[in-house]
Amino acid sequence: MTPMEVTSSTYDPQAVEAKWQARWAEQGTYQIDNDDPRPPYYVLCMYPYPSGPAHQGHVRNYTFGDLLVRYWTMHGCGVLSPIGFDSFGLPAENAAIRTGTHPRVFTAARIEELKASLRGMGAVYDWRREIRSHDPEFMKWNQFIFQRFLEAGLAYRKKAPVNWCPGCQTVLANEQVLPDGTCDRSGDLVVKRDLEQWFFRITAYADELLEALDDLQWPERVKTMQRNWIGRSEGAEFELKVVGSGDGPAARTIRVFTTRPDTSFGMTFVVLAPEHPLVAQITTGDHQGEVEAFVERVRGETDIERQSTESDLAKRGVFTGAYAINPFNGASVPIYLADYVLMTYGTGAIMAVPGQDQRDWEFALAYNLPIIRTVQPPPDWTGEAYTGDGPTINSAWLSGIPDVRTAKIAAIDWLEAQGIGERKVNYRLRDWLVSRQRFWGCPIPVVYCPVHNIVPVPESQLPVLAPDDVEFRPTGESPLRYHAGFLNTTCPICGGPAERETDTMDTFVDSSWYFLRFCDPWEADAPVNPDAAEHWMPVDQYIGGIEHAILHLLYARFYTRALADLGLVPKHLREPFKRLFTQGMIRMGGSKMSKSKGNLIAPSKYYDTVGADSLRLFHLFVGPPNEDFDWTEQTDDVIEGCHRFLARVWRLSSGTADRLNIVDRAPRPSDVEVGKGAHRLIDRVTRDYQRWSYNTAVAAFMEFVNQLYRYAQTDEGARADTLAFAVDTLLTLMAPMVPHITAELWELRHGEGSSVHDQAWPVADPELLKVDTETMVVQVNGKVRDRLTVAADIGEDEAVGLALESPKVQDQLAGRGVKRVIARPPKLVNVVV
RNA sequence: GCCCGGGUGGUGGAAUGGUAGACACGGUGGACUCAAAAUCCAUUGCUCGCAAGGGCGUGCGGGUUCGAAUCCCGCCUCGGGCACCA
Repeated sequence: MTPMEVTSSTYDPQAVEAKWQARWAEQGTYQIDNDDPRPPYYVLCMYPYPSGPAHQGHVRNYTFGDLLVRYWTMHGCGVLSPIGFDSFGLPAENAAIRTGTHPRVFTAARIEELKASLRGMGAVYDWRREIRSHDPEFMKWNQFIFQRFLEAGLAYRKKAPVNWCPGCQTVLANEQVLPDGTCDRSGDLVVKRDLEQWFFRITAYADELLEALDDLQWPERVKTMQRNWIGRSEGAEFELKVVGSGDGPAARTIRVFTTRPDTSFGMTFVVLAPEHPLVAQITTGDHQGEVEAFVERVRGETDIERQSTESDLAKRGVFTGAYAINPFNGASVPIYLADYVLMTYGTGAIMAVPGQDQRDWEFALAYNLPIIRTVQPPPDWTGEAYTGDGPTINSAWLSGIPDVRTAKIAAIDWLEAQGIGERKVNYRLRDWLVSRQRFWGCPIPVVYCPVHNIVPVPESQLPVLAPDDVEFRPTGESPLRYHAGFLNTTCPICGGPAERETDTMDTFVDSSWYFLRFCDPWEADAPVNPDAAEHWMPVDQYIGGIEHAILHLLYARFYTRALADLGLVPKHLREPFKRLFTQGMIRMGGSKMSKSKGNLIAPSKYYDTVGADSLRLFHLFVGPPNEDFDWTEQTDDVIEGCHRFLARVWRLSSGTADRLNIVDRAPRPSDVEVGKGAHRLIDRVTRDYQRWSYNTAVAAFMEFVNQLYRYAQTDEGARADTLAFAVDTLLTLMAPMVPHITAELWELRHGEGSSVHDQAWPVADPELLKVDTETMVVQVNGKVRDRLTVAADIGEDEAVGLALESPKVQDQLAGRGVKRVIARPPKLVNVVV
């Protein structure tokens, strides 16, 4: 069949898109079974929080995902393409407080809206595998995993400060606290409250999580952010005796952590965190009042006040009256307290070396303490503390070592030999606080028995579900707290009266393993079917926003390792996401497009006019997918342009374009050229797909279509078979990007039952990629002076000869001798004079 | 302060040491039309010139190279991450 014989009305995106969306859904085209014989490929977009209809960020994200599902299917893979909804979270609960609607009802409505707009963009999924975080089945396994963590010591409970917003009367997640320490909703200053909280011991995996980053095919930017977050620092920990606290084992000692043990001879004071347990014991009588007042004041400060660099250093510390002995030189140094020393990092105590640390320098100036340099600064040094490399000085036996690295090793060796210290690695990473004082989350499945303390709810009683008859009030505590029927229970061990935990888990817990459940969401006996995980995991391509670079992506890596170590997924599965792609944000008026900012542009507007394919094409064409995009007044024009292009493809492929001159004949040079053009297109576009350069692939399609129009509208005309091949190649290559229009045109050209999405990805014939002639650039001293058309296999001598004969080159050479000629045939000759 | 990215026409962006500005949007001129829309064609970095043809151009200043948007050094600037972490 040639395009000439196809008749079709004009491009009607709504009709075409409705038809194919219905067909993919009815035929389950992209459902996949776990025993599918094709090579497995797992494509996953971060499952969305259901906030209502999709916004442009979703469209962009799910366009990339859908494109890959279709692309890998055409490469002969059995592609797993699941989707679900991150359906727990604060907005649904706030809506409940506002309107009285149950979060489940509210959420269900939002999910339906989001589903409809995802279907409307033509994204295909195995909907049988859909997971929603609030599904009782998913909650059951979520709670099951919590209890395995509890058994393994990976979940534990301790008192910790949480973020409390006085305006909202509620506890906030860290993510909801803005960098300036205010609530992202009310703008109130967030304060700390001490509460008993559940934690996951992610720090047990700190080292592994850090080291394994090196081998991941992730954006460097994301890896760097995770490295910063984990924050490994190497150094030494050692003890200092407190002066006057006796000798031998009875002596009080202070342990300090330092990354610069080589500078220990320069220690002129010691600083403890105000919360340090030794404070009360070492403070001398004459300083007691001052110290107690200081500790009391710091306790009342918010984190923001405490970590502010603005405030006056002279008010941030206090002398305890006590002294410690520097083990390196036996010197007595005063012990201070300062609010900037944190009990949560290292040992909560530091040795201060003002000569090599700027903050210590400033503190020393404020309190009139001595400064000793132990590293020789360069001769031109004019700064204060010197943190660079150099030879050790003023350090007795450690003096004269030429560099810091060697000096550190010598210092640590000495500490270890003395038995008072050792090499030590510290991390900035803290354990993951998972308790949330919220209703719309997964309940933490434990009860508190006066006799047996913390008792896990038996597996047979899982999932622990929240009751529906609760009252939503802005009290800052979960409504579960006031529901006697839920709160009061019996101890699973002794049967005596007990109370349930009323906190729920952070919603990041749900997203830490949902991708494992997708492998076999029907598994009834375990959270994850190990065989299915073996088959599909790790995710071959994960796609999502850069905003999840740290939290979600770090938690998911921790979970995968923990589940592997607990035997719940295959032992060797350490990393969940083999390749990660982080798409850029869509901004409008300088800020991220989001519902809360009220600057959403709904995709449905475009579905109803230019169609989903045009909108998808726009998102692919507008720029590199990893870069941010600014949505402006001009954006609609670009979307319109994408639609014009698709309409042009329609008219060409359906044979309805004006002035088409299609003939039957033996191939002529113009036909051969178009045939080669199709092969060059295959080559170029395939490479673009592989390097995520969709904007240049779309440009290649546009160029090719322009070429085909010129070819088919001349008097010489287009050879029917050649044009048919060119158009079919074009439709095949475009299919992953614009699935509806290509499917429709393919069916129009090849008859009912033939699908472009079932075609194998075309392969370019290397013979046909060769060209006969090239444009050779002739430069004089690196400046372009002429362009010559030469044979592609031109030799160096001939190329140089042609270049020197060029009149334009001759003009430039006038009177000047040629010093040298660089020839890179057939592309370039550079004449140096 | 430390660590990552960026900076190219009026606009979005191409160009992985070798023709700067592909492709598109917008603009200008034209064809078709009673007219408009749609469609099609031409043109469009800046600048000097009637033209032919020059000159200048990838944030700024240096360097490496026959040749630099691309590599190196030093700045400026925008965006992001971490930030009293010892």
